[in-house]
Amino acid sequence: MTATIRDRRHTAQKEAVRSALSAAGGFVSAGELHLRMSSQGHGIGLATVYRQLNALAENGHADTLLVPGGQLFRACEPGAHHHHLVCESCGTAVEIDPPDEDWIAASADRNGFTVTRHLVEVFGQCAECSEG
Amino acid sequence: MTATIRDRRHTAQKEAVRSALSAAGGFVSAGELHLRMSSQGHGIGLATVYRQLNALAENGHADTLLVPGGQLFRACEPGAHHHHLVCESCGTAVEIDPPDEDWIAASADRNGFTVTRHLVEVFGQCAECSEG
DNA sequence: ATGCGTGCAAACGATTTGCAGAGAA
DNA sequence: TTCTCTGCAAATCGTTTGCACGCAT
Repeated sequence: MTATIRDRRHTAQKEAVRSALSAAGGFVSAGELHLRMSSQGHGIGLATVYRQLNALAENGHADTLLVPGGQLFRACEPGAHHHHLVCESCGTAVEIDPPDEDWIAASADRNGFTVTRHLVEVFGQCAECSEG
Repeated sequence: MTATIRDRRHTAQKEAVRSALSAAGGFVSAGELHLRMSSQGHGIGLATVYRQLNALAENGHADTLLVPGGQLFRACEPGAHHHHLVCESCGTAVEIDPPDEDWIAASADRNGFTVTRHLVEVFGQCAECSEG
């Protein structure tokens, strides 16, 4: 039984998570976000961070990325297309232009697939991290 | 201390895992592979399945896909490019033609990124699953 | 007053690892 | 013989959930 948040009530924690996620700038894990919030005085529970993060992801206000070791979250605009350039060193993520969606559709057609979603992630080092 | 397999010794279990993975055809979880092997009489340990699967992935003989719920493995040729069309119903995966790699390089350049790897996964329903 | 969201701790499920024994080289 | 791989069980680790209480509505 998934105990998802119904998102009917406005709470301090919800705002705190939302703003902390935006402030993070890139992809962060739930645990790390909780850590940052805690060290800034917010006495929020880890479970609540998870619940709010999942709620944000469901509502389209955050997108997620699965990596070995867990799930990462990042603030985003609802409806945004999830194509990123992710820095493996600092976690910064940059939205990139829509790729050749026609190519995807064509490949799917050719194989008799009906596409429901697609994901493109490009990993590397951002300008700052590749210096020095 | 990661206790990775050094892959110096030829064992029955190694062969068993390799062939079971090939036989699976699509992406399978370690647990499911272990289950299939067990029900076919192979008395192999789950830990060994994990160890061999990870070894295969490291050597490039298997590629992996992270999904909510765990990691999936699939047999592949070393050096293969990891672009798939994955059926969300039956797990079948089809290799798709290389995408517009130039587009990726261009986007990266534009943002000052150095690309180390990229990942493209397209999810949907395969022909069989979308019928009836 | 009503009942949703929170916090804590316990529960979970996937994956990893310590250790002693089996088997390949 | 020597040293790697296996198997089992226990340990990890990220994440989810049960429950009682506080607070938004």
